[in-house]
Amino acid sequence: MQISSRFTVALHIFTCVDTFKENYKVTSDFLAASINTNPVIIRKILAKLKKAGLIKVARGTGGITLTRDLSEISFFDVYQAIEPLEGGDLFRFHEAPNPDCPVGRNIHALLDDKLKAIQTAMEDELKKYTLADLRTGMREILETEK
Amino acid sequence: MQISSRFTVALHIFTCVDTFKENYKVTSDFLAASINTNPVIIRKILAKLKKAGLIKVARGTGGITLTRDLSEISFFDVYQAIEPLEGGDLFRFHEAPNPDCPVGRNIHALLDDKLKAIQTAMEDELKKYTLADLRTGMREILETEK
DNA sequence: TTTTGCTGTAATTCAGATGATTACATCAGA
DNA sequence: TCTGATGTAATCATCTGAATTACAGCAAAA
Repeated sequence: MQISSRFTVALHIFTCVDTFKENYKVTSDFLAASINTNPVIIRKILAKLKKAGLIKVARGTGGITLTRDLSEISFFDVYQAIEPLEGGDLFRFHEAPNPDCPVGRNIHALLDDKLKAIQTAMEDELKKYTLADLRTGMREILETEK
Repeated sequence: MQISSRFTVALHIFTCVDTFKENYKVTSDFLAASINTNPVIIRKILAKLKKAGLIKVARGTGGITLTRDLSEISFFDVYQAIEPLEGGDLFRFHEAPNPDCPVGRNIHALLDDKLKAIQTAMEDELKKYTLADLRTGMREILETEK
């Protein structure tokens, strides 16, 4: 199964905030227009980012501010804020292997550490990128676009 | 979103086949009992593994045989056989970013390579494990169980 | 103080995926 | 020809993702 587009939407949001915060009032409607989705979807994602302590949202007046430096927020932070994995496990395990079968009662002992290693490899790569990379990357792109 | 339990079920199947093929007739009913699910679920997964060329299934009489050596089938091979990712992308992207927005029309250029790198990190780790690891691992566990 | 524009959130809807199950046609060997 | 398998269609319940409507609450400007 694919990872929900909420993650790329969140990265899109951060890029917009950084790119436009000087010249525009970045509201959920503004973001919804750039991302081409519904403002409520945006607000729900903003609520998760807020709950994770990555941003603050100004009630009433509108506007989004980060709580840390761009370089202090990694893709992994965003991913964790957005995707609440059940038990923190990327791989879903079949619920009830048969304990009366030698393989069934030991399949977790056999697989758990390997699945975890695979998940960790992905998460470690997620930690390599930060929102600062989004800023510099987008600025480069916009520069060459002129 | 979590990765479907079909993947761990498939690994469970391979472990059972290797562990029991000498002393039992390993049918979809047999496997369903060990995994504690429905035989039809098993057959559907077997069909995918067969289509991917990893196994052969004896019609009528029953029985599963691998087409290659255990060490020649990696977790990644199994994963690819089981999980048909749309376009091969682990991360789903929001469908229609606004091309009239500077960020919207460049968000793919900004993110695609990074998302791909993260996916590749996970896939490379999947390639590190093979069914041979399952054999040796399970044999060790069963040895200490005595 | 009232208006305006925004956020927060509940409720609904629709589509698609997952997993379980029944039913049955088909096949191969005893 | 029986028996025990696989192959597969069809159905169902449940869950999740994404979109949408509706409205209460808040803060600042008029």
